[in-house]
Amino acid sequence: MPFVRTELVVLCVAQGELQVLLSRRAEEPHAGKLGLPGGVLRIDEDATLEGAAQRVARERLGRELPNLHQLCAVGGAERDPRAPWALSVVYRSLVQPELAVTPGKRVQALEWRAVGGLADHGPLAFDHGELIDKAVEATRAQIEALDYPPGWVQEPFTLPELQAFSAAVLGRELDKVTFRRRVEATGQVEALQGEMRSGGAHRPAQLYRFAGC
Amino acid sequence: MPFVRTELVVLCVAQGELQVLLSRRAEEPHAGKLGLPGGVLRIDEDATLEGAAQRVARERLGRELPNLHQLCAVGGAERDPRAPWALSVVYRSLVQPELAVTPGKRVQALEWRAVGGLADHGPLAFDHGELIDKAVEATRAQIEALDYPPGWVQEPFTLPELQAFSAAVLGRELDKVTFRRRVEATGQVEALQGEMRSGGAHRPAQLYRFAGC
DNA sequence: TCAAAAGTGTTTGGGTTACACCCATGG
DNA sequence: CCATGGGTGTAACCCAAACACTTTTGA
Repeated sequence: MPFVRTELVVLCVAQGELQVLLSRRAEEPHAGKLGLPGGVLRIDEDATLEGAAQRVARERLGRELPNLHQLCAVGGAERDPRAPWALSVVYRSLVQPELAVTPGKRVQALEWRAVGGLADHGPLAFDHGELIDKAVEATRAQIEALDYPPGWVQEPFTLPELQAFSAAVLGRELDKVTFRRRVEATGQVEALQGEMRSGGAHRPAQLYRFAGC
Repeated sequence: MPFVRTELVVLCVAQGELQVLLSRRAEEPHAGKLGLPGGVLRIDEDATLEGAAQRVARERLGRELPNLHQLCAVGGAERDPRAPWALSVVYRSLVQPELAVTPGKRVQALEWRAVGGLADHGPLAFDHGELIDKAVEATRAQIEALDYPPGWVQEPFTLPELQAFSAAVLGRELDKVTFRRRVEATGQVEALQGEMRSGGAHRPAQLYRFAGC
Protein backbone atom coordinates (compact mmCIF):
# COMPACT_ATOMS: atom_id res chain seq x y z
CA MET A 1 0.00 0.00 0.00
CA PRO A 2 1.21 3.52 -0.74
CA PHE A 3 2.49 6.14 1.63
CA VAL A 4 -0.47 8.48 2.19
CA ARG A 5 -0.21 12.12 3.19
CA THR A 6 -2.44 15.17 3.51
CA GLU A 7 -1.31 18.58 2.24
CA LEU A 8 -2.92 21.91 3.15
CA VAL A 9 -3.29 24.97 0.95
CA VAL A 10 -4.24 27.73 3.39
CA LEU A 11 -5.16 31.04 1.77
CA CYS A 12 -5.97 34.44 3.19
CA VAL A 13 -6.24 38.06 2.09
CA ALA A 14 -3.69 40.44 3.56
CA GLN A 15 -2.17 43.67 2.28
CA GLY A 16 -4.83 43.60 -0.42
CA GLU A 17 -3.43 40.41 -1.90
CA LEU A 18 -4.15 36.72 -1.78
CA GLN A 19 -1.56 34.94 0.32
CA VAL A 20 -0.69 31.31 0.86
CA LEU A 21 0.78 29.79 3.99
CA LEU A 22 4.10 28.07 3.29
CA SER A 23 6.70 26.44 5.46
CA ARG A 24 10.43 26.31 5.03
CA ARG A 25 11.22 22.62 4.83
CA ALA A 26 13.66 21.43 7.48
CA GLU A 27 14.23 17.93 6.12
CA GLU A 28 14.92 16.12 2.90
CA PRO A 29 13.59 15.87 0.33
CA HIS A 30 13.57 19.47 -0.89
CA ALA A 31 15.15 20.72 2.34
CA GLY A 32 15.38 24.50 2.43
CA LYS A 33 12.68 25.02 -0.16
CA LEU A 34 9.25 26.43 0.56
CA GLY A 35 6.43 23.89 0.60
CA LEU A 36 2.90 23.32 1.76
CA PRO A 37 2.35 22.17 5.32
CA GLY A 38 1.27 18.55 5.44
CA GLY A 39 1.54 15.32 7.28
CA VAL A 40 1.15 11.59 7.13
CA LEU A 41 -2.25 9.94 7.44
CA ARG A 42 -2.54 8.07 10.74
CA ILE A 43 -5.08 5.29 10.45
CA ASP A 44 -5.07 4.80 14.20
CA GLU A 45 -5.96 8.44 14.94
CA ASP A 46 -7.91 9.74 11.98
CA ALA A 47 -11.50 8.68 11.38
CA THR A 48 -11.90 10.36 7.99
CA LEU A 49 -9.82 12.13 5.36
CA GLU A 50 -11.02 15.52 6.51
CA GLY A 51 -10.30 14.51 10.09
CA ALA A 52 -6.77 13.71 9.06
CA ALA A 53 -6.43 17.13 7.46
CA GLN A 54 -7.66 18.81 10.65
CA ARG A 55 -5.25 16.81 12.79
CA VAL A 56 -2.40 17.83 10.51
CA ALA A 57 -3.57 21.43 10.82
CA ARG A 58 -3.57 21.18 14.61
CA GLU A 59 -0.11 19.69 14.67
CA ARG A 60 1.51 21.93 12.09
CA LEU A 61 -0.42 25.20 12.45
CA GLY A 62 -1.64 25.02 16.02
CA ARG A 63 -5.34 25.19 15.14
CA GLU A 64 -8.11 23.67 13.03
CA LEU A 65 -9.14 25.20 9.74
CA PRO A 66 -12.57 26.50 8.72
CA ASN A 67 -13.96 26.10 5.19
CA LEU A 68 -11.92 23.03 4.42
CA HIS A 69 -12.51 21.76 0.88
CA GLN A 70 -10.92 18.79 -0.77
CA LEU A 71 -9.00 19.87 -3.85
CA CYS A 72 -7.64 16.70 -5.42
CA ALA A 73 -5.47 13.67 -4.88
CA VAL A 74 -2.06 13.31 -6.47
CA GLY A 75 0.13 10.28 -6.45
CA GLY A 76 2.73 8.23 -8.20
CA ALA A 77 5.73 6.01 -7.86
CA GLU A 78 8.19 8.85 -8.31
CA ARG A 79 6.44 11.39 -6.15
CA ASP A 80 8.46 11.09 -2.95
CA PRO A 81 11.86 9.41 -2.61
CA ARG A 82 11.04 8.40 0.96
CA ALA A 83 8.55 5.80 -0.26
CA PRO A 84 8.17 3.57 -3.32
CA TRP A 85 4.72 5.02 -3.94
CA ALA A 86 3.31 8.24 -2.47
CA LEU A 87 -0.24 9.58 -2.47
CA SER A 88 -1.31 13.00 -1.20
CA VAL A 89 -4.84 14.21 -0.64
CA VAL A 90 -4.84 17.99 -0.88
CA TYR A 91 -7.22 20.32 0.99
CA ARG A 92 -7.72 24.06 0.65
CA SER A 93 -9.02 26.57 3.19
CA LEU A 94 -9.74 30.28 3.07
CA VAL A 95 -9.16 31.87 6.46
CA GLN A 96 -9.25 35.28 8.07
CA PRO A 97 -6.05 37.27 7.80
CA GLU A 98 -5.95 37.53 11.58
CA LEU A 99 -5.65 33.76 11.89
CA ALA A 100 -2.95 33.00 14.38
CA VAL A 101 -0.76 30.17 13.24
CA THR A 102 1.97 28.80 15.43
CA PRO A 103 4.63 26.66 13.84
CA GLY A 104 4.40 23.06 15.03
CA LYS A 105 6.62 20.07 14.90
CA ARG A 106 8.93 19.59 11.98
CA VAL A 107 8.10 23.05 10.66
CA GLN A 108 10.93 25.54 10.86
CA ALA A 109 8.87 28.59 10.04
CA LEU A 110 5.52 29.50 8.58
CA GLU A 111 5.33 32.38 6.13
CA TRP A 112 2.53 34.07 4.26
CA ARG A 113 3.51 34.63 0.66
CA ALA A 114 1.52 36.50 -2.00
CA VAL A 115 0.41 34.02 -4.65
CA GLY A 116 1.37 36.46 -7.38
CA GLY A 117 5.04 36.16 -8.12
CA LEU A 118 5.59 33.02 -6.09
CA ALA A 119 8.02 31.82 -8.73
CA ASP A 120 10.37 34.68 -7.89
CA HIS A 121 11.40 33.06 -4.61
CA GLY A 122 12.80 29.89 -6.12
CA PRO A 123 11.04 26.66 -6.90
CA LEU A 124 8.64 25.12 -4.44
CA ALA A 125 8.95 21.62 -3.09
CA PHE A 126 7.41 18.75 -5.04
CA ASP A 127 4.51 19.87 -7.27
CA HIS A 128 3.27 22.30 -4.65
CA GLY A 129 3.31 25.18 -7.10
CA GLU A 130 0.72 23.46 -9.26
CA LEU A 131 -1.36 22.54 -6.24
CA ILE A 132 -1.42 26.18 -5.13
CA ASP A 133 -2.50 27.21 -8.62
CA LYS A 134 -5.35 24.73 -8.52
CA ALA A 135 -6.41 25.88 -5.06
CA VAL A 136 -6.34 29.53 -6.11
CA GLU A 137 -8.42 28.72 -9.17
CA ALA A 138 -11.03 26.84 -7.13
CA THR A 139 -11.15 29.59 -4.51
CA ARG A 140 -11.57 32.27 -7.15
CA ALA A 141 -14.44 30.35 -8.75
CA GLN A 142 -16.10 30.15 -5.36
CA ILE A 143 -15.76 33.88 -4.63
CA GLU A 144 -16.74 34.73 -8.21
CA ALA A 145 -20.01 32.92 -7.53
CA LEU A 146 -20.44 34.98 -4.34
CA ASP A 147 -20.29 31.78 -2.33
CA TYR A 148 -18.72 33.23 0.79
CA PRO A 149 -17.36 30.73 3.26
CA PRO A 150 -18.98 31.32 6.66
CA GLY A 151 -16.67 33.04 9.07
CA TRP A 152 -14.30 34.27 6.42
CA VAL A 153 -15.04 37.97 6.92
CA GLN A 154 -15.75 39.04 10.46
CA GLU A 155 -19.21 40.40 10.91
CA PRO A 156 -20.49 42.98 10.73
CA PHE A 157 -18.96 44.18 7.51
CA THR A 158 -19.63 46.82 4.90
CA LEU A 159 -20.22 46.10 1.24
CA PRO A 160 -17.09 48.01 0.18
CA GLU A 161 -15.10 45.85 2.59
CA LEU A 162 -16.60 42.69 1.13
CA GLN A 163 -15.87 44.01 -2.33
CA ALA A 164 -12.24 44.74 -1.46
CA PHE A 165 -11.76 41.22 -0.09
CA SER A 166 -13.37 39.69 -3.15
CA ALA A 167 -11.25 41.80 -5.48
CA ALA A 168 -8.11 40.73 -3.63
CA VAL A 169 -9.02 37.07 -4.00
CA LEU A 170 -9.89 37.45 -7.67
CA GLY A 171 -6.87 39.57 -8.40
CA ARG A 172 -8.85 42.16 -10.32
CA GLU A 173 -10.99 45.20 -9.63
CA LEU A 174 -14.76 44.85 -9.30
CA ASP A 175 -17.40 47.32 -10.36
CA LYS A 176 -19.06 48.88 -7.33
CA VAL A 177 -22.60 49.01 -8.67
CA THR A 178 -22.52 45.53 -10.14
CA PHE A 179 -21.04 44.08 -6.98
CA ARG A 180 -23.66 45.67 -4.74
CA ARG A 181 -26.52 44.53 -6.92
CA ARG A 182 -25.22 40.98 -7.25
CA VAL A 183 -24.64 40.61 -3.52
CA GLU A 184 -28.02 42.09 -2.61
CA ALA A 185 -29.73 39.86 -5.18
CA THR A 186 -28.41 36.71 -3.53
CA GLY A 187 -30.26 37.61 -0.34
CA GLN A 188 -27.47 36.24 1.81
CA VAL A 189 -26.69 39.56 3.48
CA GLU A 190 -28.96 41.78 5.55
CA ALA A 191 -28.44 45.38 6.57
CA LEU A 192 -28.16 46.15 10.27
CA GLN A 193 -30.66 48.98 10.66
CA GLY A 194 -29.08 52.15 11.96
CA GLU A 195 -25.61 50.68 12.30
CA MET A 196 -22.86 52.36 10.35
CA ARG A 197 -19.10 52.29 10.15
CA SER A 198 -17.65 55.79 10.13
CA GLY A 199 -14.06 55.18 9.23
CA GLY A 200 -12.65 58.34 7.74
CA ALA A 201 -13.26 61.60 6.05
CA HIS A 202 -16.19 60.29 4.09
CA ARG A 203 -19.74 59.09 4.35
CA PRO A 204 -20.18 56.18 6.80
CA ALA A 205 -20.96 52.79 5.34
CA GLN A 206 -23.96 50.60 6.10
CA LEU A 207 -23.07 47.54 8.15
CA TYR A 208 -24.28 44.11 7.07
CA ARG A 209 -24.21 40.58 8.34
CA PHE A 210 -24.88 37.26 6.65
CA ALA A 211 -28.50 36.21 6.86
CA GLY A 212 -29.33 33.12 8.84
CA CYS A 213 -26.82 33.76 11.59
CA MET B 1 -1.09 2.72 5.67
CA PRO B 2 -4.67 2.53 4.37
CA PHE B 3 -6.16 0.19 1.83
CA VAL B 4 -6.25 2.23 -1.41
CA ARG B 5 -8.67 1.62 -4.28
CA THR B 6 -9.78 3.29 -7.49
CA GLU B 7 -13.46 3.52 -8.43
CA LEU B 8 -14.81 4.36 -11.89
CA VAL B 9 -17.95 6.29 -12.74
CA VAL B 10 -18.46 5.61 -16.45
CA LEU B 11 -21.28 7.60 -18.04
CA CYS B 12 -22.83 7.52 -21.50
CA VAL B 13 -25.94 8.72 -23.29
CA ALA B 14 -28.26 6.01 -24.54
CA GLN B 15 -32.00 5.96 -25.17
CA GLY B 16 -31.94 9.71 -24.73
CA GLU B 17 -30.84 9.41 -21.13
CA LEU B 18 -27.66 9.60 -19.14
CA GLN B 19 -26.59 6.13 -18.05
CA VAL B 20 -24.01 4.87 -15.61
CA LEU B 21 -22.11 1.61 -15.80
CA LEU B 22 -22.69 -0.55 -12.72
CA SER B 23 -21.69 -4.03 -11.75
CA ARG B 24 -23.55 -6.56 -9.67
CA ARG B 25 -21.23 -7.29 -6.78
CA ALA B 26 -20.25 -10.93 -6.46
CA GLU B 27 -18.53 -10.73 -3.08
CA GLU B 28 -18.98 -9.26 0.33
CA PRO B 29 -19.32 -6.58 1.41
CA HIS B 30 -22.58 -5.50 -0.21
CA ALA B 31 -22.80 -8.73 -2.24
CA GLY B 32 -25.71 -8.69 -4.65
CA LYS B 33 -26.01 -4.93 -4.68
CA LEU B 34 -25.12 -2.73 -7.63
CA GLY B 35 -21.88 -0.83 -7.31
CA LEU B 36 -19.24 1.01 -9.27
CA PRO B 37 -16.48 -1.00 -10.92
CA GLY B 38 -13.20 -0.52 -9.14
CA GLY B 39 -10.03 -2.16 -7.99
CA VAL B 40 -7.09 -2.02 -5.65
CA LEU B 41 -4.10 0.22 -6.33
CA ARG B 42 -1.02 -1.85 -7.22
CA ILE B 43 2.13 0.06 -6.40
CA ASP B 44 4.22 -2.45 -8.32
CA GLU B 45 2.23 -2.02 -11.56
CA ASP B 46 0.80 1.49 -11.53
CA ALA B 47 3.01 4.49 -12.14
CA THR B 48 0.36 7.13 -11.41
CA LEU B 49 -3.15 7.42 -10.03
CA GLU B 50 -4.62 7.80 -13.49
CA GLY B 51 -2.57 4.84 -14.64
CA ALA B 52 -4.09 2.81 -11.86
CA ALA B 53 -7.57 3.84 -12.98
CA GLN B 54 -6.78 2.78 -16.56
CA ARG B 55 -5.43 -0.57 -15.42
CA VAL B 56 -8.59 -1.14 -13.40
CA ALA B 57 -10.62 -0.21 -16.48
CA ARG B 58 -8.69 -2.72 -18.59
CA GLU B 59 -9.16 -5.47 -16.04
CA ARG B 60 -12.80 -4.82 -15.21
CA LEU B 61 -14.20 -3.39 -18.43
CA GLY B 62 -11.84 -4.84 -21.01
CA ARG B 63 -10.64 -1.47 -22.33
CA GLU B 64 -9.17 1.89 -21.37
CA LEU B 65 -11.35 4.93 -20.87
CA PRO B 66 -11.18 8.26 -22.70
CA ASN B 67 -11.84 11.57 -20.97
CA LEU B 68 -10.83 10.35 -17.56
CA HIS B 69 -11.21 13.02 -14.89
CA GLN B 70 -10.47 12.71 -11.21
CA LEU B 71 -13.60 13.37 -9.18
CA CYS B 72 -12.57 13.15 -5.54
CA ALA B 73 -11.07 10.95 -2.88
CA VAL B 74 -13.13 9.41 -0.12
CA GLY B 75 -11.88 7.54 2.87
CA GLY B 76 -12.37 6.59 6.46
CA ALA B 77 -11.93 3.97 9.09
CA GLU B 78 -15.46 2.60 8.64
CA ARG B 79 -15.54 2.69 4.88
CA ASP B 80 -14.80 -0.95 4.09
CA PRO B 81 -14.99 -3.84 6.54
CA ARG B 82 -12.19 -5.63 4.69
CA ALA B 83 -9.64 -3.15 5.99
CA PRO B 84 -9.15 -1.02 9.10
CA TRP B 85 -8.89 2.07 6.93
CA ALA B 86 -9.99 2.40 3.29
CA LEU B 87 -9.34 5.16 0.76
CA SER B 88 -10.83 5.37 -2.73
CA VAL B 89 -9.82 7.75 -5.49
CA VAL B 90 -12.78 8.17 -7.83
CA TYR B 91 -12.58 8.89 -11.54
CA ARG B 92 -15.31 9.75 -14.03
CA SER B 93 -15.45 9.23 -17.77
CA LEU B 94 -17.96 10.13 -20.46
CA VAL B 95 -17.89 7.55 -23.25
CA GLN B 96 -19.69 6.79 -26.47
CA PRO B 97 -22.83 4.73 -26.10
CA GLU B 98 -21.35 2.16 -28.47
CA LEU B 99 -18.50 1.50 -26.09
CA ALA B 100 -18.02 -2.22 -25.82
CA VAL B 101 -17.45 -3.29 -22.27
CA THR B 102 -16.68 -6.87 -21.43
CA PRO B 103 -17.04 -7.95 -17.86
CA GLY B 104 -13.67 -8.83 -16.34
CA LYS B 105 -12.49 -10.63 -13.28
CA ARG B 106 -14.56 -10.46 -10.14
CA VAL B 107 -17.39 -8.74 -12.00
CA GLN B 108 -20.50 -10.82 -12.46
CA ALA B 109 -22.23 -8.52 -14.89
CA LEU B 110 -22.02 -4.98 -16.16
CA GLU B 111 -25.23 -3.04 -16.67
CA TRP B 112 -26.04 0.42 -17.95
CA ARG B 113 -28.57 2.10 -15.69
CA ALA B 114 -30.26 5.47 -16.22
CA VAL B 115 -29.08 7.87 -13.55
CA GLY B 116 -32.63 9.12 -13.05
CA GLY B 117 -34.46 6.83 -10.70
CA LEU B 118 -31.42 4.88 -9.63
CA ALA B 119 -32.84 4.71 -6.12
CA ASP B 120 -35.75 2.59 -7.40
CA HIS B 121 -33.52 -0.44 -7.83
CA GLY B 122 -32.49 -0.73 -4.21
CA PRO B 123 -29.55 0.86 -2.45
CA LEU B 124 -26.14 0.91 -4.05
CA ALA B 125 -23.02 -0.46 -2.45
CA PHE B 126 -20.99 1.81 -0.14
CA ASP B 127 -21.52 5.50 -0.88
CA HIS B 128 -21.57 4.88 -4.62
CA GLY B 129 -24.88 6.66 -4.99
CA GLU B 130 -23.36 9.90 -3.77
CA LEU B 131 -20.30 9.40 -5.95
CA ILE B 132 -22.51 8.99 -9.01
CA ASP B 133 -24.37 12.17 -8.10
CA LYS B 134 -21.11 14.08 -7.87
CA ALA B 135 -19.90 12.66 -11.18
CA VAL B 136 -23.16 13.57 -12.91
CA GLU B 137 -22.97 17.09 -11.50
CA ALA B 138 -19.40 17.55 -12.72
CA THR B 139 -20.21 16.12 -16.14
CA ARG B 140 -23.24 18.38 -16.50
CA ALA B 141 -21.15 21.43 -15.63
CA GLN B 142 -18.67 20.41 -18.32
CA ILE B 143 -21.32 19.95 -21.01
CA GLU B 144 -23.12 23.12 -19.91
CA ALA B 145 -19.88 24.96 -20.67
CA LEU B 146 -19.81 23.30 -24.12
CA ASP B 147 -16.55 21.63 -23.15
CA TYR B 148 -17.00 18.49 -25.22
CA PRO B 149 -14.63 15.66 -24.44
CA PRO B 150 -12.80 14.65 -27.62
CA GLY B 151 -14.12 11.46 -29.11
CA TRP B 152 -17.34 11.54 -27.18
CA VAL B 153 -19.58 11.98 -30.20
CA GLN B 154 -18.53 10.22 -33.35
CA GLU B 155 -17.71 12.59 -36.15
CA PRO B 156 -19.14 13.82 -38.32
CA PHE B 157 -22.23 14.94 -36.45
CA THR B 158 -25.06 17.38 -36.95
CA LEU B 159 -25.85 20.20 -34.56
CA PRO B 160 -29.26 18.76 -33.70
CA GLU B 161 -27.50 15.51 -32.78
CA LEU B 162 -25.03 17.37 -30.57
CA GLN B 163 -27.92 19.24 -29.01
CA ALA B 164 -29.81 16.02 -28.31
CA PHE B 165 -26.77 14.48 -26.62
CA SER B 166 -26.20 17.60 -24.55
CA ALA B 167 -29.84 17.75 -23.51
CA ALA B 168 -29.70 14.10 -22.47
CA VAL B 169 -26.66 14.75 -20.29
CA LEU B 170 -28.17 17.86 -18.75
CA GLY B 171 -31.56 16.28 -18.28
CA ARG B 172 -33.41 19.25 -19.75
CA GLU B 173 -34.38 20.64 -23.11
CA LEU B 174 -32.17 23.19 -24.83
CA ASP B 175 -33.24 26.06 -27.03
CA LYS B 176 -32.31 25.35 -30.63
CA VAL B 177 -31.27 28.86 -31.61
CA THR B 178 -29.29 29.51 -28.45
CA PHE B 179 -27.53 26.19 -28.71
CA ARG B 180 -26.50 26.74 -32.32
CA ARG B 181 -25.24 30.23 -31.64
CA ARG B 182 -23.31 29.22 -28.55
CA VAL B 183 -21.65 26.26 -30.25
CA GLU B 184 -20.76 28.27 -33.34
CA ALA B 185 -19.38 31.07 -31.18
CA THR B 186 -16.90 28.73 -29.52
CA GLY B 187 -15.30 28.05 -32.86
CA GLN B 188 -14.63 24.45 -31.94
CA VAL B 189 -16.81 23.02 -34.72
CA GLU B 190 -16.48 23.48 -38.46
CA ALA B 191 -19.01 22.65 -41.15
CA LEU B 192 -18.09 20.04 -43.74
CA GLN B 193 -18.85 21.83 -46.98
CA GLY B 194 -21.43 20.01 -49.05
CA GLU B 195 -21.82 17.10 -46.67
CA MET B 196 -25.27 16.52 -45.30
CA ARG B 197 -27.13 13.88 -43.38
CA SER B 198 -30.49 13.09 -44.99
CA GLY B 199 -32.20 11.03 -42.36
CA GLY B 200 -35.92 11.24 -42.89
CA ALA B 201 -38.81 13.14 -44.30
CA HIS B 202 -37.27 16.50 -43.70
CA ARG B 203 -34.48 18.79 -44.72
CA PRO B 204 -31.00 17.20 -44.47
CA ALA B 205 -28.75 18.49 -41.71
CA GLN B 206 -25.33 20.05 -42.14
CA LEU B 207 -22.52 17.80 -40.98
CA TYR B 208 -19.82 19.15 -38.67
CA ARG B 209 -16.60 18.00 -37.10
CA PHE B 210 -14.52 19.38 -34.27
CA ALA B 211 -11.90 21.85 -35.40
CA GLY B 212 -8.28 20.94 -34.98
CA CYS B 213 -8.68 17.30 -35.91
C1' DT C 1 -15.30 74.54 1.74
C1' DC C 2 -13.14 70.53 -0.01
C1' DA C 3 -11.58 65.80 -0.56
C1' DA C 4 -12.86 61.17 -0.19
C1' DA C 5 -15.57 57.35 -0.07
C1' DA C 6 -20.57 55.59 0.27
C1' DG C 7 -24.51 54.91 -2.23
C1' DT C 8 -28.12 55.58 -6.33
C1' DG C 9 -30.03 56.22 -11.15
C1' DT C 10 -29.43 55.69 -16.08
C1' DT C 11 -27.65 54.02 -20.27
C1' DT C 12 -25.32 50.80 -23.05
C1' DG C 13 -24.16 46.41 -24.80
C1' DG C 14 -23.62 41.35 -24.92
C1' DG C 15 -25.80 37.13 -24.59
C1' DT C 16 -29.85 34.19 -23.76
C1' DT C 17 -34.65 33.28 -24.58
C1' DA C 18 -38.84 33.11 -27.15
C1' DC C 19 -41.25 33.24 -31.31
C1' DA C 20 -42.12 33.48 -36.14
C1' DC C 21 -40.84 32.05 -40.33
C1' DC C 22 -38.43 29.84 -44.34
C1' DC C 23 -36.05 25.61 -46.38
C1' DA C 24 -35.64 20.92 -48.01
C1' DT C 25 -37.02 16.31 -48.07
C1' DG C 26 -40.04 11.89 -48.06
C1' DG C 27 -44.34 10.26 -48.47
C1' DC D 1 -49.39 18.97 -51.22
C1' DC D 2 -48.24 18.36 -46.55
C1' DA D 3 -46.03 16.86 -42.38
C1' DT D 4 -41.51 16.92 -40.31
C1' DG D 5 -37.42 18.49 -38.72
C1' DG D 6 -33.29 21.67 -40.16
C1' DG D 7 -32.00 26.35 -40.21
C1' DT D 8 -32.48 31.74 -39.94
C1' DG D 9 -34.17 36.36 -38.53
C1' DT D 10 -36.14 39.42 -35.04
C1' DA D 11 -37.62 41.25 -30.81
C1' DA D 12 -37.82 40.98 -25.75
C1' DC D 13 -35.38 40.38 -21.80
C1' DC D 14 -31.75 39.91 -18.22
C1' DC D 15 -27.55 41.04 -16.36
C1' DA D 16 -23.18 43.24 -16.04
C1' DA D 17 -20.39 47.30 -17.14
C1' DA D 18 -19.66 52.10 -17.37
C1' DC D 19 -20.76 56.67 -16.16
C1' DA D 20 -22.83 60.49 -13.85
C1' DC D 21 -24.53 62.03 -9.87
C1' DT D 22 -25.91 62.74 -4.91
C1' DT D 23 -24.89 61.95 0.09
C1' DT D 24 -22.26 62.22 4.25
C1' DT D 25 -18.42 62.68 6.85
C1' DG D 26 -13.57 64.58 8.69
C1' DA D 27 -10.28 67.86 8.07
